[in-house]
Amino acid sequence: MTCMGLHVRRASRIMTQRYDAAFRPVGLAPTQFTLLVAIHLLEPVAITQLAQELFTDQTTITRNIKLLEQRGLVAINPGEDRRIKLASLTVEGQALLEQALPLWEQAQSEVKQHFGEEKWQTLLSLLAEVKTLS
Amino acid sequence: MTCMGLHVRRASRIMTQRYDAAFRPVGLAPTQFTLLVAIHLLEPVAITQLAQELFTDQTTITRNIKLLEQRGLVAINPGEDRRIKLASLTVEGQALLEQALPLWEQAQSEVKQHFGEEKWQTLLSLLAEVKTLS
DNA sequence: TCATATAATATGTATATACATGTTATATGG
DNA sequence: CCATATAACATGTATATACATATTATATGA
Repeated sequence: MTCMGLHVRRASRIMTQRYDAAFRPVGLAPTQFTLLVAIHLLEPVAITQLAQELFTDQTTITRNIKLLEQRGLVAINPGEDRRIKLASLTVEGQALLEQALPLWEQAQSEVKQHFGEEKWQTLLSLLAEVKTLS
Repeated sequence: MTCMGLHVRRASRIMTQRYDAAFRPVGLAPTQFTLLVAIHLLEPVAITQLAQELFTDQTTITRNIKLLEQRGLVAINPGEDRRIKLASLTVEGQALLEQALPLWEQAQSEVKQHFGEEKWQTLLSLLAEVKTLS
């Protein structure tokens, strides 16, 4: 079968497991790492904006962020517009992110080496282009 | 951020939504469609074999297949080795699969057209190569 | 043959995901 | 200015996913 849906979902599962194993020492799932990085880059950032940046449903962000908040990694504060909730990293969140970054780099470089520079770049850019579907 | 994990997960989400919309008329999720096709091609097939073919955890297959069984689309029978459960399509499962196939082809051809033949093939083969990571 | 190892599947638990819908706060038209 | 529309976020519900572990049946070695 050459179903693109199957191929990309399967690749996602495999890749997710790979990164997941890398992050195990700090107890983060790949999704959580991504969310921490995104908050770090954009803070203070509203839930809706995170959803847009990550191409994820708003309700998914609400729930994923709640886990990080409960672990004390992320702080949520109301915006001036009181419908808005602004997320930022706590000191603990920053510390954990710094611990996680070398783990990410290690995993990333292993996968990169597996593919080789050219295929790696091609795959990245084609995956980025999938965004134009939505 | 050029994290491969993020890129492939995001692409997976977007692609999944695309196919999901296509299958809505027959009430199938993309994963369920894939499972029906795999069973159709391999029947009668054991849960472990399905897990291997689809690069999915055995416990995930057990649960996903249960939903299809409850809907009467898949029949489960014990193998000679009575640890083994063999899955095959019911008549209803075959009928639904036949309804779903044109929907899949339509979605598939739209996505293909979006990318163009060359990028499509490249993306498929690079995603297939991800399997060699595991 | 019987104790033990192994293989196939199931269950407990937890996260990720999205759709439909609800709630609350701001914006807007008359 | 108020009724209503809209925007931001939350909740209910359901599927997908995997790890750790349990259960049960077969295989294997002494």
